Amino acid sequence: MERLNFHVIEKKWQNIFAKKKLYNKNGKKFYCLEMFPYPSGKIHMGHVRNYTIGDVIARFKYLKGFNVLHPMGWDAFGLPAENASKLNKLSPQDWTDQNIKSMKKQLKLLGLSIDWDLEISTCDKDYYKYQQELFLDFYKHGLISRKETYVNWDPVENTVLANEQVVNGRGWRSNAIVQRKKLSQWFFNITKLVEPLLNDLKSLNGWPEKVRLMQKNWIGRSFGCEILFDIQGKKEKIKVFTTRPDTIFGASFIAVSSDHALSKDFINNSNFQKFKDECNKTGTTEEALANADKIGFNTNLFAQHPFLKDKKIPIYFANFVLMDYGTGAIFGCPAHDQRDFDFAKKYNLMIQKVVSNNNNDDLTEAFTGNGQIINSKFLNGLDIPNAKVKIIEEIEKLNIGKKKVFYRLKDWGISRQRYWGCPIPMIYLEDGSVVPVDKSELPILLPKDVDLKTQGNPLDAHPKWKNTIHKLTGRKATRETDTLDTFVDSSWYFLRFCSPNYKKGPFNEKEVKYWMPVDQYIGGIEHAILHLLYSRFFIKAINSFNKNINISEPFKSLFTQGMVCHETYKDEKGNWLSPNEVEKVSNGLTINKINKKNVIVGPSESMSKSKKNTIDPETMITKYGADAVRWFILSDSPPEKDIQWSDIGVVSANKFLQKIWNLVYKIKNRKESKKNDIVTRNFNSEINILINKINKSIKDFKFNVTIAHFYEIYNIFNKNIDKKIGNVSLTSNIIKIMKLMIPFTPHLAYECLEIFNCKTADKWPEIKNNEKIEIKFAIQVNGKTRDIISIEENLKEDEIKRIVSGNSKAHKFILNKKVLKTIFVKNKIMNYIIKQ
RNA sequence: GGGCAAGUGGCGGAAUUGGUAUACGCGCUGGUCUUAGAAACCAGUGCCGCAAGGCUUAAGAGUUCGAGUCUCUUCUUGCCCA
Repeated sequence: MERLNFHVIEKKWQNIFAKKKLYNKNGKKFYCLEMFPYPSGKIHMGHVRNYTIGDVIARFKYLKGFNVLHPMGWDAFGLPAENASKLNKLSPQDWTDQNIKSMKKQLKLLGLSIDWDLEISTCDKDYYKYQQELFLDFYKHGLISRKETYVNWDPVENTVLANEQVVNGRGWRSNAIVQRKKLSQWFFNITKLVEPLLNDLKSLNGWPEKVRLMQKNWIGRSFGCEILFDIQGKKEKIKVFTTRPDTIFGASFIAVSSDHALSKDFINNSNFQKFKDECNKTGTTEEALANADKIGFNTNLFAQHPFLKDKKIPIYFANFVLMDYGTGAIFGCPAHDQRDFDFAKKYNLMIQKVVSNNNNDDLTEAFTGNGQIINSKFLNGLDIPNAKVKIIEEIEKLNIGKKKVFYRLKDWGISRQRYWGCPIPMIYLEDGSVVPVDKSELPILLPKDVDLKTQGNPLDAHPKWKNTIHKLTGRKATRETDTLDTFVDSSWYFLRFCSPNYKKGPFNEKEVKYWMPVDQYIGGIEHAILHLLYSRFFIKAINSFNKNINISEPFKSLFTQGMVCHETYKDEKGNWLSPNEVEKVSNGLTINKINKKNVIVGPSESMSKSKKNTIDPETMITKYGADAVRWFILSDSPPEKDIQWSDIGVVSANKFLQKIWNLVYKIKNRKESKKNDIVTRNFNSEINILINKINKSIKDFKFNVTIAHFYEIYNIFNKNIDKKIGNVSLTSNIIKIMKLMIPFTPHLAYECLEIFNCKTADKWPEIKNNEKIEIKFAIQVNGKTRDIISIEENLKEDEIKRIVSGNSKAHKFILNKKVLKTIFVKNKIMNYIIKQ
């Protein structure tokens, strides 16, 4: 038996891969991109999965003759670098550089086909210089504005927190109660492009339906109208937004947010203040609002119904109406909205049905389905869509409101009070005016001599950096000390990859025109909304002022891979234990390796440092080889689903690759055998069927199925190697199989091809379909399979019938029975319908 | 609360999209080899049955010559909703 020394061959081929690129100058372009990593210092299994999938696609396309761009870079700005440098005295720059170096080394161990000449890092001045340039372009074209908004302010950290950094109303790190603070911030005007962002989703056929739907819901287009209601005894009116104006005749109350302008009359009312505090506890997510107890505060004011003269509608403050959604006021139609229904039940308000649900019973819950409008004067008899059109016409005619399209999507706040990010190229003059920095002054470099231990933003505490001169007028100025959200960095990196060393701007238009859009983008589902939406916005924004680009979407196809999971372990005190601290013992129990005590085995969850259920890829690669790790991570589950990491799985992957290695040697050293044409033909035919299946499963991203086919192929070789087949046939077939394995286990496959002295290793094998193929064919009687026969492909119905009546297990089921008819499906089934 | 998926052996999962259900792998059982174990190799492995055969894709109904796949009802699980 030949022992496979994967350490030797992997090192050998990685040196070759380092110089070898995937360019086929004459081929069609193919841009294969995986989401670039944050340089945390070590790769994790999620990276292994992501980049292995990408590598399979890139290598496959290359072997098929495409001109493949397969770059890699680093999403290198962000808070962890600042936190780390406070702990270990390394500057964020040095910490990041160090991490990049070690992660790059680890990635190379995987044998990826990356063109490292294209490497970029977002914290590199040569990258963020052009980001600042893009910022100025966006600013010039009205795509950036400065607005006051409420932010989550952490009073201990002295910084703004993102929503996901607020846990139960407290800062995730400081644990301080987060304050709502009004702050002036920079925004990308993403809402200016909301229509194309929504409409172009339809064209993204290569995206998972799920992601398109998530983006659509995030954008949240709703069409309805605004209606002005008179308030009795007051001059001001209430402007209400509704998506259901068709239910206006069922309105039985008006609910406004506790932040609504009306609240100023209640400022000194302590009961109202108590109510308002209660509202703030409710939370603002849709889920929280839907599930919360609906509570209200009666204003004792009444609004005039616009179409029913004698109908007066009570006005309440309510906890389920938010000021920053719509106009902060709604009219409640309890019969047809569940929240309104709950509210009406609580405060004994009228529940008037205006859409028929075809029965006369009292409603026990809101009816939100379609139906005929009733009890609504001129709307009666219409269905909902038509009633909507009609009522809006009437409202506009009376001049008490207008049709309105509302979006859930808000502008993108990009200011961060942090050091380790891209400086925003804007300055403030002494008169308070804000002006852009001149392009010739870029890049605005981050200063190196900062004190990260200061409270708040270190740039703000750095007068030498902060104070500057306005180049145009020579006047004194101060720099913007906020830096850009790191999502900005990742919104255009795929453009920079097309010409990473270009010095005249963010990208070389010619190169971008050639390579873009990304043909296949691969990454985690967690970026389904923000990163992908922001990148789409960037492309559309650039497109709006640079007519030379003419690309409307950045990513033609998207694949979102599942997470890598592992069981979790806890000791009796509830402390997490890592997989290498525990041991499975024979009686099915799991024990602590050190103290031999029982361990509580928790559910399998996505690998995370906090639960200590991570497996280190480098250890696995050293132990079992990169090819085995790649093979396992692709083999056990469909790529879009979560996968369970299993050490046994990698061990068996390694064993299988060893078997392949032995098979190759066996064939190489095989003594020539007598040839039997039928055996040879069947062997070739079985292999060819599987090669076709492999091609299909790769195209469908079903790599677990591809791998199952490789196992089948091995079994076929193993079954036939001692039979009467010529060495030529075995050799030519194993060479084909090794070529097919290149995308999956590149080191092993190239090594085997070298053993056979194959000169066409980089060409995907195409099979000729002119040989007759044996197939399995099912004989059914009344829909039940009674026999499976082997036949030549494309046999006709009467030929099958002859076989069945001659020599088939199915024959006895139709013997002496009246056959009413037969159903024949070529190459699949024949079904005899008989009288019972 | 709403939206979207999905439920197939002991486990991970296949099934050419309405045409052979349980491919392939793991695990398990038996065997060969070995002092023994590991490894390797061979055979078996959905359930009932000696067999012929019958049953089986969360549960129930429907459409069809034929349903894991389509339709309806119910149950369960997962994901998303700044």
